[in-house]
Amino acid sequence: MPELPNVETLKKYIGTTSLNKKIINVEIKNTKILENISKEKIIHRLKRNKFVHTYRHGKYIFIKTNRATWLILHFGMTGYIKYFKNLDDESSHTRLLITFDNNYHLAYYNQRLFGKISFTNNKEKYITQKTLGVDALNLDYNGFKELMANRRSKIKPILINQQLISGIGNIYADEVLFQSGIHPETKINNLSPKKIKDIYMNIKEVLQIAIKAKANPDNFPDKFIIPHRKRKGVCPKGNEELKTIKINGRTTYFCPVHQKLE
DNA sequence: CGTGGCTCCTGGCGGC
DNA sequence: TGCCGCCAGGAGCCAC
Repeated sequence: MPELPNVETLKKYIGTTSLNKKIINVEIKNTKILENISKEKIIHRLKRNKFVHTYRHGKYIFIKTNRATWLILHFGMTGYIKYFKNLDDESSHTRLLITFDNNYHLAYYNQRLFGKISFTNNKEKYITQKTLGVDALNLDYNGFKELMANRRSKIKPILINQQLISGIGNIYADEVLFQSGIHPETKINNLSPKKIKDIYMNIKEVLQIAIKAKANPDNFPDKFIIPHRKRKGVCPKGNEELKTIKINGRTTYFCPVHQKLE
């Protein structure tokens, strides 16, 4: 699930549901998702406090408490968030369950346990220690050109490298390259300045459109490849069947007609 | 630096 | 139907 548009949607969801409410209970249902913090400490730092602000960097959500510390949520492949009243709505994949004084709950689900829950007093320091690159929405054109300079790797692994640009994952990288008409295995040093600019513009456009659609592919424009990114999927610009290849172990969908390797 | 393999997990689905 | 292997929107680590 969670690449930048999904995470941004979850961030806004937390912002509209869970701020400025007293936390009366905190349950950690699986300690595997905890990163460098004990169950007891998380409970201690949250209970009887409130969330006051949300922030996102790449695929991470930071939730500030009234004690000026930040709860950090990372989602891995299968994480998401839900705010609800009836505990019957809770799933077996709940890893963190927060209860507010209005008796509503905020649950962090994560089926595959690849996500992480953490805490920090200093989010900038956390971002630095994780060596995360600039958030994709804050990336400027000159910065992007610098990232592309003197590189010889295939374009796709660079787009999903969180150390360089934070927020783009396997799915949205495919979308950006499809919109740019570029084969995902194209070597960066073979890309013209015009193509570099196309990629940059499409990063912005794809992410912004996806955020407006609340990261729900059902709401995506017809020209997007993401809704077709499945077995036997066809190119939205024509009707040719999409191809899949593995790039650094990640399944990559592309159109063999509109994304030719030059 | 770039690439590829392995690992952490759980669960759904295609294929036989 | 039953079972098995493969695959999944992430990412760290290691070897070459």
